[in-house]
Amino acid sequence: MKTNSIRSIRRAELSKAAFEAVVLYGLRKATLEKVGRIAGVSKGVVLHHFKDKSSLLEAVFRRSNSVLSESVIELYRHADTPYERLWAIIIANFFKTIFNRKVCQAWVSLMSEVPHNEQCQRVEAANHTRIQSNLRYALKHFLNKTDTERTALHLGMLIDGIWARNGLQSAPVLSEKAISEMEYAILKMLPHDNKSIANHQEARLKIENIANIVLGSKAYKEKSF
Amino acid sequence: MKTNSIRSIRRAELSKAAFEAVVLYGLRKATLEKVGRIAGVSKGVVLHHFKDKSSLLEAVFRRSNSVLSESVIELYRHADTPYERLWAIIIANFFKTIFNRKVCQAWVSLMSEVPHNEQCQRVEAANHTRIQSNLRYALKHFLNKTDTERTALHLGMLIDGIWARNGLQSAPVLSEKAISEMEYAILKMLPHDNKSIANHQEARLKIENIANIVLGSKAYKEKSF
DNA sequence: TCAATAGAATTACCAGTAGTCAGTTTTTAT
DNA sequence: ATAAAAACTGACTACTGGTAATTCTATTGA
Repeated sequence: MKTNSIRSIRRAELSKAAFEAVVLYGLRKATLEKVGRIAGVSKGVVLHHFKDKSSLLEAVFRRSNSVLSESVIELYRHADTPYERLWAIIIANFFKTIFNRKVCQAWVSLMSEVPHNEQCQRVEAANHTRIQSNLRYALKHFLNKTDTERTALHLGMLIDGIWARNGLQSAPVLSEKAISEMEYAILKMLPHDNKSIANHQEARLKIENIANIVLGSKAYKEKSF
Repeated sequence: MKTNSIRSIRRAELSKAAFEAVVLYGLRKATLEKVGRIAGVSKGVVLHHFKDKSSLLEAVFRRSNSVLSESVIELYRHADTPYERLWAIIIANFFKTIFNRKVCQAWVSLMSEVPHNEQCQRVEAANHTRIQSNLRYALKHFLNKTDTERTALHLGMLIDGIWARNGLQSAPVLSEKAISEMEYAILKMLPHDNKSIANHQEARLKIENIANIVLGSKAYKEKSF
């Protein structure tokens, strides 16, 4: 349907504009009129496509989560070994085009919508489940069942923690710093001998190269923030 | 001055009420009138004591940080060994009276104020520095300088991550679960033999007992949330 | 003791802000 | 071509943050 498509295009434009407004003004001061102004339409249009501000923010939240998760999926597709899968998750989460202060600030702002917005809670729950499942699948080749479970949770929270830090702190966290932080954690959590460390480094380099090509591509960037 | 003291009492009451409002309605819907109603006064009074909403939220943010940090300080006072200091930090951060879903939800909500509120940024920076310093001081007996640095950051982000999870997730995170998560991390990060594990368990028990007495006391609770 | 005064609280008010609704234009399907 | 449906507009309401003028209350100093 064309009508349906127009609607979904508008909704996409508007949630992008709303994200922009949150970046610029923060959640509390991102008004519907500012969102409209950024999108080049009147406030009324915003409310024509979203029943209220909460549902607009839900769309923004959903969108930013999917931008991130799509980059994970994209890299995951090219990962052939458990090490590569692990690195795909990490590199995708901290790739330069995505992991920057502005985006992290907006992410932190949007977090605050979750506790009192049931839809956001569902999105967040689904997202968390997916990341955990990805991590478990990558980790289970190295660890027993309970350790896999704990380590997946641990690494997941570390990813969130680094994102939060980058949003809260005045000095930005560099992409390389974040990745090296994750690497340090992995080395501590996973059993390792010389051979596995070599595999691990090799996997990292491979995924980094793929990331530069795939996530750095023009086609990908325009889907991004 | 009595007048000054009245003012500071009012400010404390009002920021407590504002915290309550954020718990009940979320940041976006915690209006000044609701804050006033909770405190049993009119909206005007709120603005008489705080120049605007941002500075009210700053006070709320400052207050919730200090409630938490005071419990750390309180336990820290009773810690005599590095292990005990480490446990003091962990137990204080996840003690039952403080670490519950409502408080964590409010904490997550308040986070979103940070990126666009310079004062909150300063409070958050100071807070982060303090926690890092506590952690470093506890860890430096087990690790070399660079490992101390990394591990302190790592554990700090893990604490934040668990708090965030408890605020975002619909099912609450239990205090014991959070603490056992931290314990697992510590066991992975710190070098350990049988003797150190024994010390470590002993330290944990001691601090837990002290926490039940000190943080569980009536005098302490009324200072709390 | 009691006027002066500073600060606490209330009130009326203003400029936005979310959200509704009735009505108009544009698009789509037949 | 035209009827139906969807996109859009603008005016309106109720509420919110913030200001300012006003009233109330308590201390203080002569």
